[in-house]
Order: sequence, then structure tokens, then C-alpha cells
Amino acid sequence: MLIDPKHLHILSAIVDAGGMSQGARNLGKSQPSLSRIVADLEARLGESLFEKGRRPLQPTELCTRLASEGRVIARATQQAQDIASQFISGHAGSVRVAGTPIFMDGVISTIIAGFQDEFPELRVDQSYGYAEELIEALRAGTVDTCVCPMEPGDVPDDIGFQRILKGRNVIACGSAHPLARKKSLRLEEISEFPWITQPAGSPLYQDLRDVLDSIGISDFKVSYSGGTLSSIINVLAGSKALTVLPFSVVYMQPKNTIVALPIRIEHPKRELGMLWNDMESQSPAKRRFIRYMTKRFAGISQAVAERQRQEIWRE
Amino acid sequence: MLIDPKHLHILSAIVDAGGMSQGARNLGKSQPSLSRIVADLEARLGESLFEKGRRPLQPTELCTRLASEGRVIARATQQAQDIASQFISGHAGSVRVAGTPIFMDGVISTIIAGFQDEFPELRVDQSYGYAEELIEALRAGTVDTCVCPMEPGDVPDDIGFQRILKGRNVIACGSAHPLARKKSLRLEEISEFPWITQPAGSPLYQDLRDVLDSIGISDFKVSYSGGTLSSIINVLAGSKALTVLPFSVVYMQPKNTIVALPIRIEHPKRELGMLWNDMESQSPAKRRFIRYMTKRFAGISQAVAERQRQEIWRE
DNA sequence: AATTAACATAGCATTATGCTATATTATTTG
DNA sequence: CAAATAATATAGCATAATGCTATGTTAATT
Repeated sequence: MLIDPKHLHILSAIVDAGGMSQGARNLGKSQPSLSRIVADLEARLGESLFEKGRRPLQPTELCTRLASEGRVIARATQQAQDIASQFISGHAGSVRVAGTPIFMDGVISTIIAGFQDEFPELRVDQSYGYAEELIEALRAGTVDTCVCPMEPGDVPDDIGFQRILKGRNVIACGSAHPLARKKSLRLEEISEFPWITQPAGSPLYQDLRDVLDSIGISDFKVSYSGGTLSSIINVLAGSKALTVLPFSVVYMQPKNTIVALPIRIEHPKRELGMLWNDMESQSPAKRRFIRYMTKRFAGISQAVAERQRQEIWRE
Repeated sequence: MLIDPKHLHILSAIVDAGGMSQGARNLGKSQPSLSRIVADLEARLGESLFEKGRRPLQPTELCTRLASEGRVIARATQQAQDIASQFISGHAGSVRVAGTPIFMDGVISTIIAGFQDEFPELRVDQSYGYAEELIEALRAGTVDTCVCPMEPGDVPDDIGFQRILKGRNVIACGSAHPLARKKSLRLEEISEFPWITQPAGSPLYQDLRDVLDSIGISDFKVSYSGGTLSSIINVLAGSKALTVLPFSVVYMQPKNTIVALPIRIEHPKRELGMLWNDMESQSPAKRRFIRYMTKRFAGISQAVAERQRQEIWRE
């Protein structure tokens, strides 16, 4: 003797409408449908649900109590309906984003803020990692999308990649740094200052080495390492140390904290991009996030390049 | 795009069981059933509910949220199930009992106490009235059963009647009354005391008149009227007034409050009985109540008659 | 008594659901 | 890495549930 929750819902609709005909209209069904469902229920329960022979339909006590459970069911079903449509339209759900620390802290988090402003019901779970582990995480399904500097050729075939920003590094220092005011610099001038480095495995560490190699500095002094971006910026701002950072990160910082030195250094071969595993199986929220990011970066990319041209290349 | 609450319930069962096979076992269904229902739901939502190609079945975010609504539905359905079976077995529900005030207060309420002790989930709604209005209320369906002194011949054909107690009246007084200690009384002795009466329309008022008429007292002094039983008893106990009461009422009172005088007075033609409208359409709880009352009174009726024989008739 | 509005029933078409048998597939084991 | 295992997916078929329209009944109203 099992009761179908749908029947309880229908019962509540009849009781609330005050009759079968109106109840049927409210539910978008025909009156005979409800009539039969009620009759079946009565037969299966062995109890009548409406006083018979009364025309403003009068629910029995049992009916009233079952109808109140029906209301709970109706509410939960509606809720599920809403959740589903919110979810399908990409207005509800969550995205798990991972990426390299400096970019996540320095650029992506600000863009995420804009995303959350536009889609307040969407939850973003952020985590950190470098290329190999990120791809690993994508494959394991513990992360939905990653932001990571990659050489496009290094992206495995099974992983989607969308470039969002060109790789442009600069040498950065605190805005009070003695070199900060100079219009032009000779390479020798920077050699006396100590350096802030990223962890050895990180792309930026490699970039730093490459830059100094190309300038001819093979032996450099490291004054600070291991901090996340906010620590690095504090150290830069309060000391004479230098570091290599993506220009986009410098660009996104508030004025008067750090600046980029007007020295052209070589572009890293990596480009910042978004990675994903299987776009088709992504939920709408996740697709929406990726769409949003690539779209926002289309604009930002321009602005960053323009500013860099003005500030570093002085054209 | 309507979601069936049953499907949400099934979804929650699958998620909670950690897989379809176990979920199917828990629900008492076959695994292919669930598999298809999930596939249909996915097709209709256009979103997958379980990560595909993962074997410990892993619900997607959407699935998790829908399942949590499913749990609400499962709980409400179970609740409805419980309500129904409690109700059908007569262990839940309510009974609306009406009756004449003195009997309700003096006898029935005590029996109701026993009923509620045995069926604590059953609610009793009590109200008061006299024969015509009671029958009216039964027909209107505002009351389920009535307790009322009636002449069996006066019961309308459409109303069921079950005698529960013979009509036996006595003259009652406070236990400290000067007449209370006498073994036998002459009729003249009672004529000097004032009387407590019921409202003019009540059966007991008629009984009082009949009694005094038969004794030859046509002109009697009324000292108090209009009170319900507890007032009447207080007035009896604290004054020298007399009144006519059913012996059953006197019998049910605690010792040393009121007593019945050893004077044989004529039996009223009315007998206390239970009335109902249509036994078939009564809910189990109401049937159970009527059953309980008639059964309890089968015993009480004996005890009352026996005691009355001893106390009044002195046989 | 006639009218009206609602509920009940009948009949039929369609969909949903149930099952068993069997194919696939992810994971574990040897 | 192949075999074994255990779970899910699919196919096919029978049955139950549900939908509708048309129509019969009935309680309330005029």
C-alpha cells in the first residue's frame, strides 16, 4: 500500500482550490483525471477523502492531513523545478577554478569578482597549482577549469585550451624604488638590487632565470621567496628588491604600490590560457564561467597591451 | 518540463545508497527501472545527473541538489503513509462528541478520560446541546456522535441509537444535608426544602417536574438554576437545596460530596444513549469511540444499577 | 420544477513503469 | 595486461497509470 507523492500533491491542490474543477484548472489537468485519482486513493486507503453528497467539496480529516503533506511535496517539487532551471540556465551551481598562484591572486580573482557580481548565485571554489598538477586535477575531475600559462603546443590533446592573455613579463619594483622614477635604464643599473623569486617549480621562476640569463646576469641575489602575491607586493613596496611579474599583474594592482621598470625583456613563450577537460559535459554554470572569462579577457588583453606599450616601450 | 516528485525521491534513494543497484534494492525495485528513470530525467533536463564513466556512481552538483529535495519528498510521503495507517487503524484522528450538559460533565467526561488514556493520539472535541439541536448537528455533520437521554421511539429513522444506560433518577442533596443520614424518608419531609433546577428546555427539568407532580408537590421553591454540574454540586454540598439527578451522575461523584436520598421516584421514560448519523461513513477513530463507549457502559450500567438497588431501594 | 455547476463514470489512446535477459563498461585481481 | 567482477545501460515486452473527450449524475440554486 504505497502512496504516490504526486497524488498527495494533487490532493493538496484540490483542497486548496476548494474543488476538483478549479484544482484541475490550477494543475493544468482535466477534472476527470483528478476525480479518478481521488477515487483510486480512496479505494486503496479504504477511507473517503471528501464527505460525499456535499457540494462545496469538503475534505475529511484524513484528507486534510494528507493534503498538508501534499503541500510539502508541492513546495519541494517546485523548489527542484526552480533549482533545475536556474542550474540549466547557468544561474546556479558552482565552478571549481584552479590556477597558478600569482595569476589567480593578481588577475583572475578580480575578474571573478565581476563574475560573482553578475551571477550572485554561482559559487566559485578556487585552488592553486602548476601546469602538470592542474591537468591532473582536470582529468581526475576535481577541478572544472584552470588558468595557467602554457605553451599552446604543450597542451595535451584531450584538454581544451583557450588563450586569454599574451605572456608579457616586466621587471617590477616598489613605486618608491630609486629606479622607479627614471625614464630609461641601463641593464647594469638593475644588477645591484636583490631579487624576489617564486618557488623553483613555477613558471615565473623560470621566467626570472631566463630574463636574467638574457641580460647576462647569471649570479643574482635572492632576498625573499615563497610568499604569495600580497606578501610579495608588500615586500616589493617596502624594500629595494626587484622581481619579474606578468605585466597584467602589475597592471591590476592599485596605483602607487608597485611599478614596472621601463626595460624591455623577452616574452615568455607561455601564454595565459584557460584549460578544461570536456566542454560538452560541463555544467552550464561552468561553461558560463569559461565564456565570461574569455570574453572579459578579450577586452582586458587589449588594455593591458596598450598600457604596456606606453609605459615600458615608450612609443 | 515538469518533474515528477517520485523521481526526486528515487534520485535521493540512489544518491543515499551510493549506487543504482543498492538504491533499487532499498526501494524494492529493479535496477533497470531506476537506470531508465535517471536516463529519462537527464534527457528531459538536458543535464547529466551522474558523472559518466565513473563507477562508484558520482552525483553531479545538480543531482545533489535535486536529491536533497527528493529527501524532503520521501519524508513527507512516509509521513503521509504513517498518518494514513494510524488513521485507518483508528489510532489517529478526532471525534466530535456532543451531549446534554449534566451527563457530559457528570459521566461521559470521565469515560472520555479513559478513552484518551488508551488512545492518546485521538482528539476529542466536546460540545453541549439538547436532543433536537443534537440531531440537527448530526445531520449537518458538525458533530460525529451524541450522548443524550431519549425515548427510543423518538429517535428518527435516519439516526442510529445505542442505549448505554437506563434512565434512573434520584433526589440528591449535599452529604451534610439533614436528610442525608436518615434510613427512610416520608415524602412530606422533603417538601420544605428548596430546589435546584436545570434550564426549562432540558430533560432533567422535565424529570424534576414529573417527580414532584407524582409526589403531589405542584408548587415548589427554586433556590438556584442555570449552573453547570460543578456549580450545582457546590451549591448542593453547601446548602440545604435538593435536586433531581440521574443516579449515574451521583454515582460518579467523589464520596462525601453529594448523596442520593432513599426515596423511590419514577423512572423517566428516556434512556441515555449514543446517537450517530451514518455509521458506515464514520472514520475509524469515530467508530472506535462509539465502540469504546458502548463497551465501557455495558460494565458501568451493571455497577450503577447494583449500587442504586443497595442505596435507594435497600433490598 | 428547471437550471446550473460541479463531480463521477465510461471508453479509448498514450505514456510510464515494471520485469527479465543481455550487452557494456569501470574497476579490481591475478 | 588479461581475466574476473560488479555495476550500469539497453532491449523487448507486458501491464498499469494517466491523459483526454463525451456523457451521465447529482447537489445547490432560481
